Formats: sequence, structure tokens, C-alpha cells
Amino acid sequence: MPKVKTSKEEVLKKVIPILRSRGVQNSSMSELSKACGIQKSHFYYYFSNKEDLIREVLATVHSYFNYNLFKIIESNALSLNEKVLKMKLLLDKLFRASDGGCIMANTALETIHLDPTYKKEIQSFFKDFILGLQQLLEVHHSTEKALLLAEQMVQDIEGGILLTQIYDDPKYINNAMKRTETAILNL
Amino acid sequence: MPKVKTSKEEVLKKVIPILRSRGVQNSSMSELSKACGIQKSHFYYYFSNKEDLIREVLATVHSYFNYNLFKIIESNALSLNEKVLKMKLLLDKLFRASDGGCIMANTALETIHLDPTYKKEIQSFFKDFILGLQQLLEVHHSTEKALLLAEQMVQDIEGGILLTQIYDDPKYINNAMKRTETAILNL
DNA sequence: GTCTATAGATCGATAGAC
DNA sequence: GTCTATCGATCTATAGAC
Repeated sequence: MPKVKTSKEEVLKKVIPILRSRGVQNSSMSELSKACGIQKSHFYYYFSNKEDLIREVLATVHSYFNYNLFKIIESNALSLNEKVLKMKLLLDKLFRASDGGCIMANTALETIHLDPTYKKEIQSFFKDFILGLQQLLEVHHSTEKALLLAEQMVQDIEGGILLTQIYDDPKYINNAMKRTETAILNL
Repeated sequence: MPKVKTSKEEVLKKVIPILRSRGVQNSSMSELSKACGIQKSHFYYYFSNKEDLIREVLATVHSYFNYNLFKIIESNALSLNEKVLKMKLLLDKLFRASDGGCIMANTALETIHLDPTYKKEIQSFFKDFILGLQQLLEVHHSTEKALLLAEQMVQDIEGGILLTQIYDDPKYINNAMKRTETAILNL
């Protein structure tokens, strides 16, 4: 067998969509390494164990999310309308139900009661998600009202992702996004 | 060893809280049978395999939920206020975040992308959940508006359960319940 | 209680870049 | 040659199942 050249970044990129749609517990190290076209042992060269892999996956997703979300929100060149549109595109990319929904929510429900290993990262992710929405809502609402609305929107969106997955029907997440848009633009 | 007399109902009752909080994938047949104080082989006498067990668990939860929810909703003796109060108590019992949240949502996210085995039951559960809320909302809203609100409330509640579990803070589910109450009573 | 499959994990060997 | 990224093989524990 010829050796295959890879990198940790490449491996993470290939592995994230699988973990998102199959879930953490249902993805074995063998399966993941096979999907990357490398030996399992090589996987352990990159990640000392499965927990370590998942931790890196969640951190990668979180930092990608943060970078893009706050780039939009803090832009001076975009109108509020444009910010909302771009945010919707970002959320669709990260949360699309047909691709497994929100890996943070999935991992939370899969692991949080057994092992709080990933709790901090997940908490931090949702803190930023809520904060981002709050900042957009503060254009038309008071700080306190904006926070409460942001929390409600995150709940609505995550619940919408759940129902959309259960029924294979995008209307639930779409309705949640519409309500979010309405609240931000104060329509 | 003395023989232990059990029944399938007893086993289900003991097993449900474990599956709810640990999740389906993280609960082994050995662990579950041990928790019931019976031999693993006896478990396979009741349930032909793990899938069969989970199916019965979900059906049991669903029928318990349905029976109690619609008993409240269709009662002639209760005021709308009382119905809302009783429904909140039922939801708290079934969905309490400290006890593992909503077993239907948990199982959905754990399994739905691998294996649609439990999909029908979960779909049917949420259909009834939405329908129940819709009937309460129809007192003060049109049929279509009531359906849309009911879907929104279910999303809000399920998202609230998620955030409450992630942050160990009941405020998210409590806020969702308050919003639901407000919408039903038309305050 | 036992069987079989598969999970996570580790080890020693080596191809290939320098 | 050395170094290190990669491989093949294997260990141990535990899962579901009967």
C-alpha cells in the first residue's frame, strides 16, 4: 500500500460532517479513519483519543462560527437587512437539518448527562450565538429585551432544527428564521 | 439466588428514566437488566432485542403522554387556567431537564440519521404534542394561527429544555412555559 | 454463562523527505 | 543516516445476542 499524505486540518474537515450527521457515539474511530482514507493508528497519531478528537471538532466548529458571525455583525459596510440575510446563510450552512442539524446540540444531548467533558465548549458556543443575536436585536430593542428575545430565538431555532429533522420538513426551521428576522428588523 | 418475580411493565418503568438520562446508545442491555435486578437473559425474554425494547419504551411514553394530556384538554370540569396549570405539571414531569429532558427529542437526535426505526413513533408523539397545544390555543385564536403558535411553542419548549440542560439553569424552559401560557390565555 | 463482533487503543516497523 | 508521517497487526474490554 502506498502511503497517503494528509494533515490534521484535512482530517478534521472530512470528519466534521460525519460526526454531525451520525452523531458522536455512532461514529467509530475505524469508520472515521476509513472515511479519511488513512489507518486508524494514524488517527491516534493526530488525536490521542476519541475525546480529544471530539474536543478539537467542537472547538473548530465554534471558532468558525464565531469568526463568521461577528464579522457580519460588526461590519460597517452592511445594512441591518444585509446582516440578517448573511446571518441566515451562515446558520443554514451550519445547521442544515438534511446535513445533521446542529452538531453542538446533537453532541450536548448525546453526552451531557454522562460526561461533562464537552459542556464548557457547548456552553461557550451558545453564549456566543445568543450574544450575536442580542447585538442585532439591540438596534431596535433595549438591552434586556434584546437578551430575552435572543434566548427565545435560539430556542425557537434549535427546536425548529429538531422538528425539521423529525419530519423532513424545512417549514419549522424556516418559520423560526422568519420570526427571528421579524424581531431583528422590528417589522 | 432466589428468583425475582417481575413483569414487563415493571421493567419498562425502571428502564425509562435510565434511557431518558443516559440516552439510548449509552445504555447497554447488561446495565439495564442489572438496574432491574434481573438476568440479561430474562431481558431477552421480554424484548427480542434492543431495538424492540426502545420501541416499547417510546410507545409507552407516548401513550402515557397522550392519555394525560388529552384528559386535561378535553375535561369539562376544568377552566382554561386550570388546564394550563395541569399541562405545565405534566410537561415538567415528562421533560424535566434534571432528569434527562425529553426522551423523544433525545432519541430523535441520537438515532434519526442512522436508522429511521423510531421515526414514526417520534413523529406521532410530536404531532400529538402540537395538536394538544393547538386545541388549547384555539380558545382565543383562529385554527391556522393556533397551529402556527403551537408549533412555535413546541420549538421554544424543546429548545428551552436543551439550553436548560446545557447551562443547568431552568430559566430557559421556564421562559418558554411562560410564553406558552401567555399565548394560550391570550394575556 | 458463553459466543462473536467490534469498539477504543497501542506497538513496532518502515517509506520517503531531508 | 535520521526523522517523522504513515502503516499493519494486535490487545483488551465490552457490546448485543442466545
